Amino acid sequence: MEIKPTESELEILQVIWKQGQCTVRDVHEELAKNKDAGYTTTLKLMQIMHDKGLVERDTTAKTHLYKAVITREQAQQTALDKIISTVFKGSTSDLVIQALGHHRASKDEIEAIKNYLDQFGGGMEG
Amino acid sequence: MEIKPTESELEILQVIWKQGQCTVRDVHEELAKNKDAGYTTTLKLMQIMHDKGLVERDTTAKTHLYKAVITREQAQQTALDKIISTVFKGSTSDLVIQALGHHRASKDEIEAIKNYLDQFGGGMEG
DNA sequence: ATATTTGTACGAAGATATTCGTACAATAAA
DNA sequence: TTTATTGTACGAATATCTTCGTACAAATAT
Repeated sequence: MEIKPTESELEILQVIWKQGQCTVRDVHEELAKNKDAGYTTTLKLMQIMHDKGLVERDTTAKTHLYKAVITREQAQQTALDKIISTVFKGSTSDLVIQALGHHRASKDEIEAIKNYLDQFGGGMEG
Repeated sequence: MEIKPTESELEILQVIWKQGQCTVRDVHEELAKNKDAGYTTTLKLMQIMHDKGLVERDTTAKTHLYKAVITREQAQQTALDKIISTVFKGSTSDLVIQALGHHRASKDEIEAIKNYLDQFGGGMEG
């Protein structure tokens, strides 16, 4: 079955994805920049994530090292699947258009997307 | 502050958005097609949604009529904002590319998106 | 008129997620 | 060696979400 990270778990995964491998303290310091929760809160969450199989850890040394088991891409996909079905009536293009409309991608980003689209769609006027 | 509908609230909102105006029974019957929860569960949820200001209701008649206060577009936006920041590192184009890559939009959808992009991006080589 | 159905209100149990305190081991500093 | 620091484990309090039972009013059917 699909493992769906919670809100807090996702915050933690972000840090791990960015740094590759983390101690609880690494994660905690990073989170502390934006919110303030106690150290043991982060610890507990990461232990729970381990129980759930979201992260694995190396317990050789006293200070454990955590790695993500699910990739960012998997989490992205899960998140997309969910909102496409819950708020976008199953329509991917609705999502894309809404995303582009409100988040004003930069010109470069738009170019990147166009190039990407050309892979399947083929040039429209050439 | 932003009101963020929960999972179950979203299921209910979907029905209301589709039908425009609903009784609790309307919503319940619709939900019953996919899951089985008791009628009072749906009722309670809708009452809570009313407390939160997610829906408004006409209590003139015995059977109340519910309408959505937040639009589907607002919910879409909230959902997008959240996942873009939590799993897409703030990158809209990452989201778009991931969405298109895995959900294989149809040719028409791709055309629609390209046309849409042309609005801002302008021709890339003109 | 009485019984059944259909509806709202709402307390409370159950499930899940979040937060923290405390206990205790190992390392580092005095 | 004693004290302070840094770490894990884990129980338990909160908070939030979900589900349901029961009470009771209004409408409908018998």
